[in-house]
Amino acid sequence: MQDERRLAVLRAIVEDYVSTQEPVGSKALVERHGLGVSPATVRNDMAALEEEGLITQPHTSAGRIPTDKGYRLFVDRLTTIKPMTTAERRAIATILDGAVDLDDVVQRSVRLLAQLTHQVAIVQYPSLSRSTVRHVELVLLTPTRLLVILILGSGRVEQRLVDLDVAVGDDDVAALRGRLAAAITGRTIPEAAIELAAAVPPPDVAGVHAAVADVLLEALSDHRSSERVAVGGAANLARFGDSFEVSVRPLLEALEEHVVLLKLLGEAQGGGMVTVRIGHEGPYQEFASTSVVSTGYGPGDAAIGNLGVVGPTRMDYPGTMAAVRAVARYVSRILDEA
Amino acid sequence: MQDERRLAVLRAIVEDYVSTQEPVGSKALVERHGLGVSPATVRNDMAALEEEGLITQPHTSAGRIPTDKGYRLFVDRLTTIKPMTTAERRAIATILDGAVDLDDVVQRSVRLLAQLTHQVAIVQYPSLSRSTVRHVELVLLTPTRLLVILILGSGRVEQRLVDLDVAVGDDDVAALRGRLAAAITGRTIPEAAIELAAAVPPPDVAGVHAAVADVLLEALSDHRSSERVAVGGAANLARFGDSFEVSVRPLLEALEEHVVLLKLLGEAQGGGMVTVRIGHEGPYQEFASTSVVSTGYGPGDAAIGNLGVVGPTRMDYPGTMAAVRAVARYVSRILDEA
DNA sequence: GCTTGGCACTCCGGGACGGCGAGTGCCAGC
DNA sequence: GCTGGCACTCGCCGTCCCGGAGTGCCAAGC
Repeated sequence: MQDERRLAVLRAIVEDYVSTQEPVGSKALVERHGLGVSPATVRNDMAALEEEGLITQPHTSAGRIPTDKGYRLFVDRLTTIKPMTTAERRAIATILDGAVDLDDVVQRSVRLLAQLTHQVAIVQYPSLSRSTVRHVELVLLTPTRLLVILILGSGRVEQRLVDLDVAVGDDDVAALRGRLAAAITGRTIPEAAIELAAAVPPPDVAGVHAAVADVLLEALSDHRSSERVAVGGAANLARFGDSFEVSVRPLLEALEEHVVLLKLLGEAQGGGMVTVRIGHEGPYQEFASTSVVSTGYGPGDAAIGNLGVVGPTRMDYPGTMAAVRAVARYVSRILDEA
Repeated sequence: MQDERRLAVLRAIVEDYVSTQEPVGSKALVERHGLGVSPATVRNDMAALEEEGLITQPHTSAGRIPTDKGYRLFVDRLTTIKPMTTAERRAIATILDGAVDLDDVVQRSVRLLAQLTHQVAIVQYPSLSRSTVRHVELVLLTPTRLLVILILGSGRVEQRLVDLDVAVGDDDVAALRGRLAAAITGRTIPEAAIELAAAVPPPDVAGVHAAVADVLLEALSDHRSSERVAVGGAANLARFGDSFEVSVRPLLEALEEHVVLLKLLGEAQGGGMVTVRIGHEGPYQEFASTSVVSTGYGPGDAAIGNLGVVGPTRMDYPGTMAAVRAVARYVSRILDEA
């Protein structure tokens, strides 16, 4: 009974604080929400909530603000992802349906997500290691320089330059192309790499074969070169009312470190689950006052990439989660069609 | 005589203000620079300089700061681009020589430039319209979907998806590939587009021919899709001691508007000239307190792209210009070799 | 046993005030 | 034309003070 009201108080505190960005006091609380009790009662509840570590006060005789733990409880038990309006759904569909290729899908998604959430959006390109090879093409630029072009099932096109030790001719390339295509088309990249390593090449083009296999292996294993991300909405960092140096700056720096961003997004999760990482729960202490809302996307339940937003812990979780989920769904649908 | 000293005073004011970021007074000026005259004399000179609109004071009884006009005079007549140290040159060479392909060159350049100047760096990819076609490749993804891959002399690889009205077979594609290659290899894209438009295709693949020609035309004419830029060093925006909202925010927003960035970089200029756009001289009023230092790069005197930095008007122009010029030279050299 | 009104207490924020220091403009003298 | 001197202007900063919002606690009431 009282427990229920306490949770209602917590919810009210979170909602008020998110919208006003100011510590919320007992009186304002009963006025803005119809709690049906007096401020004094709310104060007692607040004391209990503070005892449990769910809220805190910045300084004596100020209102309360939620702690990370408080947000966590709020997200887990006190709220549901609020569905998007049909107008919003339609807008998302319209914008994303206009995309002409994968690059375009990613660019539009990241912009859209930033606009919907008013936060910094991050979209990972479909992971190389989870995509199948749809087509492989070799282009001989010079006798010792080969361009390998991989076209993946997700629509992603990846190119790599290979410098060869020996000069090769067009015939060699044609032969290699045929053998490559037979070996790896339709397979995932990890499978393809194994296949290639196992294949015994004709001695005359062994060097080329090995070089190309190396490139594929590297494309798979080297996170820096194989996992790409797009970022958008950096201007929304201004919404951090917080101090520039402590909050905005590290984030601004991280936005150029794609490895960091990938780590922030976390591991892809299938099943349409939206992951919320609140403040200190994340892997970096510098981001103690930022939360990450992310989810996987991809055909069916198999996530082939992640997308999400990063913003202040003080954010509108239900709305943000809804936007992230909605965009991920539409992206999945589009990739499915392609 | 007095004129000379006045200019020396202006130079001293610019240098001091750039390094301290605070209005500089007459007394500090004679102390830090060996001007050989008394503060009172300097004050007279300052009054004259202010009369000419070269310096101004934020409020009565504060020191002076340079105006845009003052910076302009400083850049044009009071300073020379200070050459990089050999250590710096070596560092630039080492970093850029490690690049494996054009993307890598651009990424490294933008990072390098941001680090050298401690400002926001912008590097434009080699302009499509000024590059020659080295190779063209067609890949039939589905019977009605064709991937056109252009490899340009600059090393840039561009891909476009073409949706066809009619289904085509491998033979058609092979034929088209041959004709395309003959028609456009070695030509610039504008030339290639003209050539394609003029060519009379065999009637059976006329539709495909037209579609591909359209894509090439669009690649040339549509700035948004054909001109790409890379941005780096956004974290250096923190160096704007200025107010966040008025200076940093619009820039942060612009960094995602590549069209705006291209306009900021300006038209490519050959001949190794470094262009400096100071404050209000630029095309956007929002950037009244930012300057752009840019230059063209490319083999010989023919600029095929621009690069530069954008920062507060209060910046170290000689050093920044030197860094921009040095990076442009090395990028040009690398593109020349490739 | 909760809930409530009352009350004293704390502390932040903002405005007023004043001294300090940096810097200027002007003037008379060299 | 340069210089030293001098009065003046202001921004900056620390202090002080007050109002207001909010709290914690307690005693009374349902």
